[in-house]
Amino acid sequence: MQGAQSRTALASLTGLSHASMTAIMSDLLTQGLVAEVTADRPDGRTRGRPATFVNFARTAAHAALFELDVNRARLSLIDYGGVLVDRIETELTPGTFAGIAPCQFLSDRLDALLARTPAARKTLRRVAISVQGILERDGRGLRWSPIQHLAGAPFASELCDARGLPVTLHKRGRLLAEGARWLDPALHEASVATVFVGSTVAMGVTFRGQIMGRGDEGATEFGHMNHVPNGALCRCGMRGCIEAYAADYAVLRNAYSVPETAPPAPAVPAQQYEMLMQRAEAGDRSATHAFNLAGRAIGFGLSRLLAIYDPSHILIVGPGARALELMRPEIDQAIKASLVGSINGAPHIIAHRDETEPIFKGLLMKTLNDIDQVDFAPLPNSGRAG
Amino acid sequence: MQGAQSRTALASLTGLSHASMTAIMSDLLTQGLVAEVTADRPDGRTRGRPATFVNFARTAAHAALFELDVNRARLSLIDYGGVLVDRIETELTPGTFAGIAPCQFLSDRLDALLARTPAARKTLRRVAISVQGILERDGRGLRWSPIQHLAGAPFASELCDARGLPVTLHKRGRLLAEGARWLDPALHEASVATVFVGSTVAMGVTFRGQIMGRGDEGATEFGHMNHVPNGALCRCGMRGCIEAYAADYAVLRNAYSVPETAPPAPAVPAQQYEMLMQRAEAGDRSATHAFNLAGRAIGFGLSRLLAIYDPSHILIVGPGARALELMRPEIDQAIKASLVGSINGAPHIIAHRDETEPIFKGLLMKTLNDIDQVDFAPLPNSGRAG
DNA sequence: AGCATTATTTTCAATGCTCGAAAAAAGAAG
DNA sequence: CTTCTTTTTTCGAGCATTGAAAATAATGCT
Repeated sequence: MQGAQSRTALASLTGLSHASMTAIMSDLLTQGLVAEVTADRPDGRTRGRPATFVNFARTAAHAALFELDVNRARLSLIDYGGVLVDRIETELTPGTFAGIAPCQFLSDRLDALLARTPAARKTLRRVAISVQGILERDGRGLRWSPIQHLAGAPFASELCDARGLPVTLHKRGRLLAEGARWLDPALHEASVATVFVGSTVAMGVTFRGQIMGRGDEGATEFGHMNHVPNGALCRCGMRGCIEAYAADYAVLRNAYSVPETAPPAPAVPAQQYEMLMQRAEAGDRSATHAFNLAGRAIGFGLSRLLAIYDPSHILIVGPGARALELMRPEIDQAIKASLVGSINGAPHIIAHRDETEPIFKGLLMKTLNDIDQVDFAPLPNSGRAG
Repeated sequence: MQGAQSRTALASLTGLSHASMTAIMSDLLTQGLVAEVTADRPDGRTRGRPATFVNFARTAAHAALFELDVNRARLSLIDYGGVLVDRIETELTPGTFAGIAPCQFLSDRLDALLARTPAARKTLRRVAISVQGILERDGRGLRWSPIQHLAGAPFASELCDARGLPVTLHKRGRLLAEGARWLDPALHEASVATVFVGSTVAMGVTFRGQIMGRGDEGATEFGHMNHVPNGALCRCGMRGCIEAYAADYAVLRNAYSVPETAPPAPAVPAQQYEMLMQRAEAGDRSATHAFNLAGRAIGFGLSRLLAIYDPSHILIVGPGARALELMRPEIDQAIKASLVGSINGAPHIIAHRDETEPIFKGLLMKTLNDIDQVDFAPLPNSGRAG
């Protein structure tokens, strides 16, 4: 569902009858969850009774969305209509969470945000946090994360207790999958593997438009799937992970012939990675070699993925998406060398450079859905289905 | 659901009220789909009104189930109660389907079966076939199969046309998953990967007790997941597949130091495989080496699987299940070397030697379900849920 | 202005599934 | 023969949903 819709449109969209739609909307109107929009339609008038559009009542609820990245924290305030109200960004360094407890850090940001929009304080319903790493099974914290000093303390439940609000952790890979569905209508009902290539390598998957599981499922540890036994040293401490060949630090390491057992660089500046791509595009041997190795790792990873799960589309996002063409020959070759790839053919591989958009969209849609499903639970079905 | 149940038991099992259960059962009784069972209860009488048990009416429908294997074809006649009525077995050789078209072969078996139970002819509702290989997307035939000369012709739809019955193909790996759920109640709601190790290597997966997808999905091509790029020659024609290290022919090849690029043996006698295991258990170097290679291939395959999908249980079935202890050190080591394996811990790995039982059970339950869902479609919910 | 046309929205009675409570049924225990 | 216990059925009510008809609110034409 997108924006304001007439009752008739909603009826045909949901498959319900007009009668039901009237009843449901009347319910939701009295509960203040939706509002009639009397916006003047800019398009030429048509015959017939004009439609009255309804939309989610923006002030019915608010949510705070954190996106925690290796080098940046972004906090967004959104309303029940899915509109971005305000946003705060903070730089992160590897030492940030050594100096301040994650819970405190998040709580401070939240106060700063609410100070700028005091009206949202009353209707703030939940806090959702996008993180990288492996979640605790109970969702209260992280077992491991590439963000230094973030794993360990159950900061989600601490923040929950401190603020009296539901706080949920969301694995970035899963949000990628969720967001990809919403950003491209063609992917909404498809089986899509969305791969992030950048400072890490992550993947979220959808299956016929559905995301499996509740917690961090739907995300995979694709980046830490083994590529070569006992191979290159990965940021996670294991050896031979795909990430250890395809993440930015790995390409850098290989381009400069640093031994693959050397510890990964904590962070690679965007310009440096960009420069490597340009050198590779210009034909520089060591750079192309590094991207070939990256493509080979991703290619064999995808070929192994295909043996288990056969998506119709593969979406590459993140800084590495720009290097897709550099890696594509190796990717294609690896897929072609597998039974499924050679029989079913390779899936469509699409590059979409910006990864923040799908992550934010995914976090937003997931959180709005949680508000509908959990906070407004015993109500007739609202659900932003589509 | 298992066997005859009282209405009260069904009510609490399904969560419906007694009133609804009475109504539903009365519907199903008049439609002849269930029958009241007046069997004398062998257990000691208790106080209160005695329960009247209801069960599926066995004569309401019949189904013919084919299990096509590399060296054997088995045809079973089952009734709506899930009871095995009759069974015919036929040896297969690599040349069988060169001599007779698959459709004709199946039709002949079916005639032989129905000749012995003519009463079933009228109530025969569908034919279900368990196959190995990769199905056509439309489910009419196979794109590729380890069973010689089976791929190519759309024999499922040919048989459907010839007999005027719905004929469905089911990938063996998927049935393994379905069957494993039903055979062990502990696995019924779990996430299970069921791995067949024998003449091939196959895998079916369930996710929280659900099997994904409609057609051949839920099955994987685990056996043809790449293990080593450009590695050992597999029966599928590709190189480096897990199967090319872990199937019986691969262990044989490695135990006798045949080059791994040598063409796979078309079939390995059970005794020969058994003898290899005994030699390995006795400490024979070349035999243990071969099983180590097999364990390593399966172990890295599982470790790569874990990066995408994290089952609570892994079930090993088939002839290779007996060799699990020979392979387990390498399997454990490979899993321990992966991030997910080391953080979440290795899943429970269980060996269950007989694979025909879960395959048959899976085929049976799936087919009964199809009869409920498709043939008896516009009825109130029957569904053998549980 | 008045009437026909058109599309949206609401009203209304009916359907179908479900439930809780009460009643009926069928035997065991005393 | 009565009391007790458990299963099963009956009954009336609740609820979401529906199709058809009515009401509504505009435009287009004479």
